Amino acid sequence: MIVSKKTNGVMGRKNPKKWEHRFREMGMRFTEPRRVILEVLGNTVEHLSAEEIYMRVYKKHPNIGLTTVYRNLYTLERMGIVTKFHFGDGCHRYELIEGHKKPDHHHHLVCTGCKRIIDYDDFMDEEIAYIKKVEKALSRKHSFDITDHVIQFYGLCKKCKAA
Amino acid sequence: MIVSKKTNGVMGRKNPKKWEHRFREMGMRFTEPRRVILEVLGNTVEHLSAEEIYMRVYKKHPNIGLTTVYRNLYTLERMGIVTKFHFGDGCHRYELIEGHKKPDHHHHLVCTGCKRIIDYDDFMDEEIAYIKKVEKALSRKHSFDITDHVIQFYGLCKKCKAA
DNA sequence: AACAATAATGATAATGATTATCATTACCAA
DNA sequence: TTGGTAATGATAATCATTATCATTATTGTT
Ligand SMILES: [Mn+2]
Ligand SMILES: [Mn+2]
Ligand SMILES: [Zn+2]
Ligand SMILES: [Zn+2]
Repeated sequence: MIVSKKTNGVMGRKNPKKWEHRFREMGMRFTEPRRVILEVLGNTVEHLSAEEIYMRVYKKHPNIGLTTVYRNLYTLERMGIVTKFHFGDGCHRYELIEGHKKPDHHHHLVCTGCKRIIDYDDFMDEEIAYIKKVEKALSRKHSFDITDHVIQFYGLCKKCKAA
Repeated sequence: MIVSKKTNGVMGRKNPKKWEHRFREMGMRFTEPRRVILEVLGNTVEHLSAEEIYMRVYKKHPNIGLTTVYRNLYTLERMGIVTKFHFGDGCHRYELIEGHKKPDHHHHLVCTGCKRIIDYDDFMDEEIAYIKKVEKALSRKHSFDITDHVIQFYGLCKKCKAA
């Protein structure tokens, strides 16, 4: 089963019924577990771990297994529908790339106290410009094909500062 | 055992004999395992995992245990001597903050093919300027105390592109 | 020097997240 | 229908990292 990355676009966004098409067009099936996992991811602003996704799935579909959640998160990742992050607590966290509840491309602010994660996409103009520049320079200098980046700021949120 | 972060400076750099002082001044002992771990970290440009560090330590000091390596990496991290990274393969990787073999403050270029990691510190001036700016804005907007950041570019290196 | 206090170690077992196996089920195409 | 394959779910296995705990090493003090 080979999955080509990035057939993205506006498709899928605000139109979850069309997820099905994404799967079908690559000869994959749009199963119940997949529908439900995407539903969970589409209805939160949080950055959930596999376990957390599983727990939410479990509430309405106790028959769906944790293994299936892991397996499909990996599938969704390869399809370019979901991204996986690591914020320094012991697990990976997943996020819909084109979710109604999320800014389209964004970076993260991570509280090392309460582990809360804030999406931000203001400053994006400068950021994008700057990143493009560095990417280009790095690509040339090291003959690297840059496809992605991670930018995270760590610190203490208001509450954690006080406490 | 409480360790305050950041007593950094030029100290220690190019002067490994002074690591001892760093420990002593906080009532800690500069033990053989610590000396050896720092030696390993000081003699490489790589970003080693705990296991890899342990293996190098093992060659000359087979009596030093993996547990001790983990424990001391944690200690060194809290002392601000070492930083821990996560590059997407399944483990944490460590790096001396003030190593002879490293640019002082730098960011990373990660090949998702061969997992090789390239340090870069050209563009650092711009990058720092940019980061300061974003940090300030984010700090204000979200009342966040930003203490650290992670900037990583992912892609394929020359070799992995070809293959 | 002998001693008590405690820092640090190392062997081992335990944990927690993720992955591999494999028999079973669901779906599609002929 | 029926055969072939995709996908699932229960279970066991892996791998990195931590927790325990008895032992050893170091330091400051009589
Ligand atoms: Mn996010
Ligand atoms: Mn580095
Ligand atoms: Zn917080
Ligand atoms: Zn490579």
